[in-house]
Amino acid sequence: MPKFYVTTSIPYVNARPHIGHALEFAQADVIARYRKLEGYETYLVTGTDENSLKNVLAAEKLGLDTGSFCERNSAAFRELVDKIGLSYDAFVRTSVDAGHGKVAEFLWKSCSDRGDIYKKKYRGLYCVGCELFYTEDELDNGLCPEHRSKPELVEEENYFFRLSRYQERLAKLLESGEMVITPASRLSEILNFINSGLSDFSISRSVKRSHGWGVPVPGDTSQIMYVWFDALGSYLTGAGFISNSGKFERLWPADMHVIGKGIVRFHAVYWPAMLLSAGIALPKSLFIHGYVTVGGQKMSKSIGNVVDPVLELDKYGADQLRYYLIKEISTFQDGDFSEKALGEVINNELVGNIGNFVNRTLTFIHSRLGGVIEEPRLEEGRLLVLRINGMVDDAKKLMDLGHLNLALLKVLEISSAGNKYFQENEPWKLLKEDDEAAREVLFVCANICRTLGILLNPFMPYASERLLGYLGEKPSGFDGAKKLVKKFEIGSTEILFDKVK
RNA sequence: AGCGAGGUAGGGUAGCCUGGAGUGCCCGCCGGGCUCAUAACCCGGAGAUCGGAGGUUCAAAUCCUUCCCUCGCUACCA
Repeated sequence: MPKFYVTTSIPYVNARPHIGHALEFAQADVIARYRKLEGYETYLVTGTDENSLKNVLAAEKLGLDTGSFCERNSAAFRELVDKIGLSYDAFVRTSVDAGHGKVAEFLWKSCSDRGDIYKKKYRGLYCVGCELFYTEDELDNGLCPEHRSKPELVEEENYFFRLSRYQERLAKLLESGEMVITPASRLSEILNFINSGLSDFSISRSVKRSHGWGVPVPGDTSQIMYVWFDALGSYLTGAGFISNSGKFERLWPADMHVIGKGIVRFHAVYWPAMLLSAGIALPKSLFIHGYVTVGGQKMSKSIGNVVDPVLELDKYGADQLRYYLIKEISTFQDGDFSEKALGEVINNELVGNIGNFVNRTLTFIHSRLGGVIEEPRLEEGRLLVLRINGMVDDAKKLMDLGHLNLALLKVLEISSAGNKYFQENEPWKLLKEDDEAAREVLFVCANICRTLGILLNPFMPYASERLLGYLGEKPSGFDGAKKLVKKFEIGSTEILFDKVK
């Protein structure tokens, strides 16, 4: 059985999850569930990035110790992934997972042994209030944007990674497709960046500046690892690196990292360079999504338009929110979220189109045909079946290309075709004159319901399970959705989606 | 400033790579039909100089040039 190891990025826990995190979880999960249906042994890793100075500062503000602050906020992310139905196999918490520090340490040592880590004096503009370094661009008239104070020029020794050494190899492996970047537009972006020249980057902070929070640099008690070796290493930790070599052998390299557009550089440049240095195989692909705007604006605390996905999940349901995020937001571009649009999509597409087709088909068979439908002689229905099968092929192709939104649109098209067929053939009338003809219509519709149940499985796993359960069927690969099942026994059923008032 | 992404009917989106009648989808609007179904569904219709201007071509939303507008990133944002 081929394997498919996919990761989400691990979010910082210095704030609560927002709807954008939900988008990434939904996308990663749809991909994982699809691969699983297609026969892959899938493994999905998510988690939280907790070893950052921001967390220390945020905790201090709230008068908490950093550990409990991380605990609390990590729990909020775990609540989100659980409620949205993310089918994760491991949830890595970088500040508490016993094996994680060892992974980061091993990665560091491997790069160090290769001669890619060195100590250098670092000079920067440091704001004492923020306890952060700023670049000149980030300053407002030379002042800290937060504290309106003049930052001091601070000099400190840090460890650096020799990224410059990997410029050519990185360009080559991205150009050759050894590491695939989807969508391709991001590839040119990254190649431009690489070809404009790579500088070595800082990979540690003094214990003092990091408040002692994080993974210590091996062999130097005065330094703490900065985010890179720590957070990116979580992809190795989740796969059992060091802690479970059998599992790691099986899972690594990662087949896909699902990430947002803001962290492409770190995943397409820093990360592969670190792995090249450490002699570890590279991930096979990056899947890069856009961001969610709310009411047409970027989410921000100052605007006060940050959407809490857990509230939406509680109010509307996991399938519903997943459907909205996948279909309404273009997979590789930015898209907008609004509760109004969510309600409209639920009523018009889930209730009105898919739910209605399933419901009218199943209740008709149950109440008018005694709940049993068997394969009749197929006349015109055969043509529709062929057309639907073509759409299944289309959906599969779109899934393989990563166009999740278009694939879901295709599924909706199948449901529409079913509704249209039902309406045009008027089985409620046929039943009075030609029982056999009515049965043909319902037989085809029941099979379309099964097709929908399978195709919807990655997107809306809960509704899919219920629908397939009504039909006495199980999820399968997309090709299996083209099969005609000869006989269905339909009992009493309930509606799949509730209308939003 | 550099790099990137977008600009397709009132709104949203697909199509663009691999040119072939503005082709499709969702919402909204207008009209009709139907009644199996969560008063839903089905059909029909109005509505677009495919951001502007050039160019290549028998043919351009699609390729090229240029300009305008919006957004993102520019070294720890999902």
